[in-house]
This record gives sequence, C-alpha cells and structure tokens, in this order.
Amino acid sequence: MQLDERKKKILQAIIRNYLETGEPVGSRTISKYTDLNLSSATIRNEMADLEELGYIVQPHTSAGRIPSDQGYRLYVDTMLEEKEKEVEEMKGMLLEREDKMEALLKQVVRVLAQNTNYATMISAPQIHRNKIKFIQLSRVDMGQILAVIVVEGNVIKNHVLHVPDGLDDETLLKLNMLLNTHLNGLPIEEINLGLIAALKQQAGIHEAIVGEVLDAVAEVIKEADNLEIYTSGANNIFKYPELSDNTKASELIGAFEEKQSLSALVQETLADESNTGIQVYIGNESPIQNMKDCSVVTATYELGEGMKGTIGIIGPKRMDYDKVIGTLKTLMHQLDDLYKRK
Amino acid sequence: MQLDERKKKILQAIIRNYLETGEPVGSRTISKYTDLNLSSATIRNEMADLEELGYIVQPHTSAGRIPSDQGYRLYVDTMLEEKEKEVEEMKGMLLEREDKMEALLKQVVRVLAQNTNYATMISAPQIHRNKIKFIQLSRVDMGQILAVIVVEGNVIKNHVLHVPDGLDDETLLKLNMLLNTHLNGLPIEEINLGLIAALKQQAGIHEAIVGEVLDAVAEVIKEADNLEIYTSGANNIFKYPELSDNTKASELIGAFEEKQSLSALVQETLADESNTGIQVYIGNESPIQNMKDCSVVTATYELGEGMKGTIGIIGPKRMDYDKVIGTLKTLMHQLDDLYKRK
DNA sequence: TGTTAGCACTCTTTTGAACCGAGTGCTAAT
DNA sequence: ATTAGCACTCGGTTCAAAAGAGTGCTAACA
Repeated sequence: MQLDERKKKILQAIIRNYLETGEPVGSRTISKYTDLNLSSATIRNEMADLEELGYIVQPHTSAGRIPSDQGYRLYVDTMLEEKEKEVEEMKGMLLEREDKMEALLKQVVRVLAQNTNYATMISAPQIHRNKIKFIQLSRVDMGQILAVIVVEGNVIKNHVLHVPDGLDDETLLKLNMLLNTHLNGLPIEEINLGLIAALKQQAGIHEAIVGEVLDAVAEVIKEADNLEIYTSGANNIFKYPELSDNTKASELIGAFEEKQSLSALVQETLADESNTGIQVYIGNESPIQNMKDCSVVTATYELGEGMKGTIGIIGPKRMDYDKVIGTLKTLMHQLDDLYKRK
Repeated sequence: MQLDERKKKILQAIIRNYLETGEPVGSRTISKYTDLNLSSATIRNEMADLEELGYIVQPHTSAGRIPSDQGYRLYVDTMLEEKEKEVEEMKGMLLEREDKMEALLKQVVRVLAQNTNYATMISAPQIHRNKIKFIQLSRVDMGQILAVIVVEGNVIKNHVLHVPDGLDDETLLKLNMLLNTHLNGLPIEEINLGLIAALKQQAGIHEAIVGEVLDAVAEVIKEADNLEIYTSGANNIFKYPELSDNTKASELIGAFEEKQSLSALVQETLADESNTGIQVYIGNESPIQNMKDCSVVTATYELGEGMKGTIGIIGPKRMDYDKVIGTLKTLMHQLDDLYKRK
C-alpha cells in the first residue's frame, strides 16, 4: 500500500486538527472540515490504511486517531508551509540593541518563550579561545595586584592576587615583561610543564605570583567548557495537559533547572551540519531522555567569527511547527543583522 | 478563653502530626499518640476550642483539623526545639572550598535543595561599590584598548574599546594619568556633569574614549542594582501534593524562573534587622504573592566587609521548620568560617 | 470499482446511587 | 472535669447504568 495524494491530504488534516485541539480526531471531523467532499465512511477506510502504514495511532478502540512520531516526522519533513505572520512583532522587541552578550541572550530567550508559549533555551556562543592575547599585572592597592588576562575572542579574566609583602614598581614591571614575552600570542596548548618551570625560575622569589597567574589562565580554559545556558518559559509546559501531569512536569522542570542536561542538546545540534541550521526532534528522537514526550526544535545561530550558539524550543509533540520554525528563522536573521551592525 | 498548657500540648501534637503526614488529624489520633492520657472526646472538646481560637481549621465538617497560618506562627515562635541531626552531613560537601563566588553560591543552593527537599534560592552578596579604586587603559591589539575598572569590594569591570585610528603609547599614558588623577578614590556619586565635561575637554580629540570609560563606570553601578539570584530544586515542590496542582505549580515555577520576583524576598529579608538573622513567612505573610500557599524561611548571611546576601527556602506550610532552621543556622556558620579562612 | 449509508460493536466518560469510614458535636452518665 | 455513646455529616469509593464518540464491516449504489 502506498501514500497517495488523498491519504496525504487526510493525514495533514488530521495532524493540523490535532495540533490545535490536542484531542484525538475522528473521521466525521475530517469529512466536515476538509474540501475533499468525502463521507466519514470513506475517511474511515483511509484512516485504517494510514494507521496500517504507521502514520497515525488509536489511543483506544473507540477513539479518534492521533499522529504517531512517524506521522509528525512526515509532516515536518514534507508538509510545512511556513507562515510568517506574528513573527514580525518580535522584530521590534529585539531592536533595542543590547551591548552585553548576557543581557541580549536573556532577552532573546524570554521574548521567544512569550512569543511561542513553549519552553525555550539558548546557549551562549562557544568561542575557541586558543591564544593568549595579553597579560597584565597592575597594582590596585598596597598588597593587592590585579592580573588581567585576555585571550582570543576578547574573553577577559580578572584575578586579584594578594601580596602581603608588597611589590615595588620595578619588580612589577619585570614580571609583566616576563609574562608577556613568554606567553603573549602563545596557543594555550603550548603551555607545558617545561615552560612553567622556566617561568617560575626566572621569577625567583615571586614564583608564587606566576603560579597564580597560570592558574587563572587555566581557569579561562576551563570556563570555556561548561557553556552557559539561559532558559525561559519553563512553566509554559503547564499549558499543555499532556505534559503537565506530576511526574512529567517534574522531570521537565528538573531538566530545565539543571542546565547540565540541556548541554547534550547543544552538543548534538552543533555537531549536525544540516543545510538550514534548524533541526526537529520528535519524541524519542530527542537526545535528552526526559523529553521523550516532547518535541524539540533547535537552531544554530552564528555571531560572526565562528561564534556559534544554539537556540532550543521545547514543547508538546503537537507543537505549532510552522510557527516555531518560522520564528526561529527570522530570529536567526535578526541575530545575523545585529552582529553586522556592530 | 485562653490557651492553657494542655491546649498548647494538643496543638503541638496536631501540628507535628500534620507536618509528617500532610493529612488532617483527628481526635483519636491525638488521644492515642500523646502521653496526655485523655480520651478522644476530651480532645474533641479541646479541639473545638482551639478552632474557635483560630489556631486550627477544619477543611470540611467530617474531617480532622489542620493548622491555620496562625497556628503555624505560634508553633514557629514558641514551640520549636531545634534538632541538629542530619545537618552534619552537609559540612563535608561544602568543604571543597571554591574560590569563585558564583560557583560557591551555586553549590550551596544545590546542596541545600538536595538536603531539605524544598526549593531554594540564594542571592549574591550585595556590595556597596562606592569608590573607584583603579582605572587602567591598556593596548591589547592594534585598534583595541582594554579598559579595566576596579571599584571598592574588588568588583572588576572590563570593557573593550575600538579605536580605529590606533593610539600611540604617549597618548595612552596621558589618558591613563588623566583618568586616574581625577577619578581614583572618588566616590561614584561625585561624578557629575561638570567633572565629565572637564575630563572630556582635557582629553581633547579623545573625548570619545573618556565617554566610553565613564559609560562602563556607570554600568558597574547599574549591575549592583539587579542582584543575581541562584535557585535550585524548584521541582521539589512536586513532592508535596498540596503544591503540585497545575495552577499552583505553574505559578511557583514561574516565580522561580523569573528571578525578578524573588528579589522582593531578598529586599524584605535584608531590611529586617532581627536578632537571629532567620525569618519565617507563613502563607499570606510572604512578601511574594505567588507563595501564599507556601512557607518561606530566609536567612541573611554575611561574608565579611558587610557583604550581605540572602538564602531562602520555599516549601509547603507543613515544612519541617525544625530541620530547615537548624540547617540554615549551620550553613550560616559555615559561610562565616569559609570567609575567615580565606 | 470506488463511495456511502447504516448498524452493531467497543470503549471511555459521565452520572448517580449506595455505601463505607473517619470524624465531629452533643448528651448523659460517671 | 472527663468520658462513653450515639446520631449525624460529608468526602471517597465502588459499581452499574447510560451516554457519547468513533470504529469496522456489510450491503447497496453510481
């Protein structure tokens, strides 16, 4: 048996209706609300076929049909007709351009959640911070030295050193020279034990300071790993009864709070190199086990210089894929614009 | 009518029992489980009195009694006997001392949530950043200048300036001198339009740079206002049926995600100058409307130098006050120790 | 041969009645 | 002042019946 044009139309009608109502849809509904002009009986026959083909499912004998994961998948892959309306509103809200990255991301994720009524997340762009650009020690106070470390991508790390005995200007200058001549422009991987030992030796009695500075450098690298993730609208899941029973809600909220697990999503998304930059995970396809009753739509955004991040929208399987994907697309363009204008 | 000793004992028994079970407690239960040696009938009479006095409430005619807000209040104020057990466990977990403030706070709030099974929050200590300690411009790159601003409390702000035309060493030195001589040690309030104009004039063609630096200074102050709050264990509320119906859960989760509303709690707590540093808000007493079905216990912690922050525990009204208050107390001591050892 | 009307059948949801049990309030006895 | 006892209340449970939604199948039809 094959999926002919009429079956497709019926399937589409079933899914559309189910997306709206969240209730199983029966043959009469379809017969009335499509322009196919077929009786409910005919629809019934077709529905039996569609079920056999695996696109729809009956929760129980005397209920209507709901889309299976496979049905959603077909819908997303071939039947979407993006609608652009409503998305325009968002533009205005984002135009109040923000300088601070963190504030921008928080704003984006918030607007997105309000706009879609789903739970949303965004990961801060990952920056490959390989080279040390600049190191400087300055006296802030008697006994307090500020170490500033700048690595590629203008990621800056501050560290305050306590120097009980004080440090005269000359030594400070010498240490600065020492650090800069040896470390400036150096790829981080090349800082090895030998180099560290050499530095410490040259620093003489101030080797502790060099040690602390190197620790701070190490921390910059470490921070690159545990990427920051911002979320919003977690409580939107309560708008969908199929997700808001106690255990499911608890699991989802937990996953959202413990951002750790969301990073799996980010990894997965960044790894995949599809053409559009948008991916849809339906039910069990999701890389996060807790979200097997949800659909997850992710997008990769780029802020120039290869700074890539991930946006994710988590909702019920019957989410409004059209709208979500449309919204994400415009958002991606907007972030692009934002960067270019900078 | 008055609250004599026996009534107090009965009330205490009712509350204790209700804290454990979450079910309305009846007269027979009390008669059996206390050493008062009274029949259920007598207890019934006393309970009727206690209800009239407003300490307990009947959900419906043929149910047992549950404590009213007023009842909880009396219990918390006069009947607690702190038990220290269980709390010891926490010590170990915190001892892996963390240097980064943010990491420490996240760890604390997480341990606390796991330990108590309630939802928890912690606010980063508020620092009065009044004086500028140090300003420095350094060249990082051709065309990129890094401005570092340190204010009291060692709060550090970095800002990268783009200088398309470059800047020779001499000018850089001059600008540094200019900024430091005028701004170093200056209370932030004293930076007024006159001073700004004077600075800009002296900077001549580089007035734009001075402007940007001052903007960055302004931002440090702004950041002091929207204090950071970390949360954990929001999904613990699902462990208490009385909080996990759809609308309540949604509201609570929302409040937790939108940390904005939690700041009201912080303000309130910091304002109050009680002796113990621990406050208990029961039901409607809570400063946050969404939490009127909960109890909120807050503590103020101090990290020396007047850096004060707030810890909050949010749970059902029948929370284990003894344990929570005990835990908070030891935690406060621990944070104290942590600072002193630094 | 595809479509449709009709009907028996299935299964969930709703409704209502009966009943149970927990707990109270009150009265009368101790 | 305390208590035993009893009638009463009211939510929860159970069960059966009815309603409703939807299906599958058959037979008729174009």
